[in-house]
Amino acid sequence: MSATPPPQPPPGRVEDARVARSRRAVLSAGVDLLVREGWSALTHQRVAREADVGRATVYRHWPDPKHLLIDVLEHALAGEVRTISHVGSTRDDLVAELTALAEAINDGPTFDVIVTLIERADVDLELRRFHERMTRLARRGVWSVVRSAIDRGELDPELDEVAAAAQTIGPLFYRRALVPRRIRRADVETVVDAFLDGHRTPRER
Amino acid sequence: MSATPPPQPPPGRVEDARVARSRRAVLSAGVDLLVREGWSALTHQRVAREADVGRATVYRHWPDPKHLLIDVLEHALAGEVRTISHVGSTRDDLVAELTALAEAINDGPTFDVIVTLIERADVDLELRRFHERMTRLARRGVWSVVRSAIDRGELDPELDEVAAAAQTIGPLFYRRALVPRRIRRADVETVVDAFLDGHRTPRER
DNA sequence: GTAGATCGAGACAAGTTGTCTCACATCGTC
DNA sequence: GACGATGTGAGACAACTTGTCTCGATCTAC
Repeated sequence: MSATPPPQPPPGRVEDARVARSRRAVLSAGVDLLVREGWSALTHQRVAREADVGRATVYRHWPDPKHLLIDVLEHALAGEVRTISHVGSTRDDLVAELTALAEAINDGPTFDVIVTLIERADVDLELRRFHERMTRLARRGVWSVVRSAIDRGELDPELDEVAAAAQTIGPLFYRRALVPRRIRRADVETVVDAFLDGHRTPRER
Repeated sequence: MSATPPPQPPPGRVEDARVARSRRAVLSAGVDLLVREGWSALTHQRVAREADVGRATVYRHWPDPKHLLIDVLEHALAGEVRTISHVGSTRDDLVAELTALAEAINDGPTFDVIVTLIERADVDLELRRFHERMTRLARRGVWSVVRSAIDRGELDPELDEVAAAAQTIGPLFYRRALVPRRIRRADVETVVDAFLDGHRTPRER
């Protein structure tokens, strides 16, 4: 999980309680800063002050600012990944998936993480890989519902994973990022209904 | 257009040619930097070096880093705003609108500007207003086509401007920002067809 | 041609970054 | 509970950045 080798928990031993405490304090403070001021505020100095931790300590654990950023982003996402159970109709399952996603985007630090990754992905290769890993994960839930629906003959078999995500997650993300406004339940339902109507199986175009 | 009062072109007189040259050099260099390294590279120092201009000159024209950023963003968008003529079917007009948008997002600095605005909008009020102004402008083209279609009875009158934009621009933006991949012509057509199929008038839901 | 403005270069203080060292507190183990 | 080992905070330090100023040289508009 950690992106920095230096203070690696020694192979066979338990992590020192002091190390754990410092890391936790720094990462939590980092997430707060990320949400309040954006990724550019994640300097060793700011984070150390915010976490009430020595500046040298932050440098010890994360000699490289980029890996500090990456670890903060990962920490911000920890616990935000939920698994949605699919039991109802295609519509209900899709609404459930997208509602969970919308809630994460509305309230937690998830949106700030995504935006940071988009902004830095074009500049840094390592962040780009992280970015792709995250969004692939986000697509998975939607795709499993859509694939089932395709298998059952409810949806156009031409649909691929990216297209399905683009037309469901895309509109929700647009609302949060470009309007910008919180995503409401009605927005999710509108998106799902339009998506399902737009991709019914026996297309008579 | 300029966001900085200090070196304002004197009310009744022409702008000094030296001033115009400096501003042009700095803003062009700024756009290059923005595309290559992101908004955080837009410091007075970096921009001055890049533009081959004295550091004091940059401070003279833009005492505040934020207004330097805003002017660079505006300069990056100058000339990117095109007006699309609507003459064909709803589908053709929508495809034309979204193709123009996709091209801007694919190639120019437009995408970097948008991403910068999204990232900073949550932090700075002035950039947030700029952001909203820009995206409202981007919605206009799509909405004029959709509104006409609604008036002609082709599309669901329940559609509003934000929903229409979310379900057309949203998926395209998703592809560029979250996949991330260039937007192809086929992507635009898929989005338009799904959108039109998903919002036909006499809905029998 | 000239008065007035902009320019680049550089000085300067204040702050930041990255690296060290050292005294001290805390840890896991015996 | 005492021990050696290790992480911690404070601070010193050089190199760099930021923001402000002043200066002489150059260019512009009239």
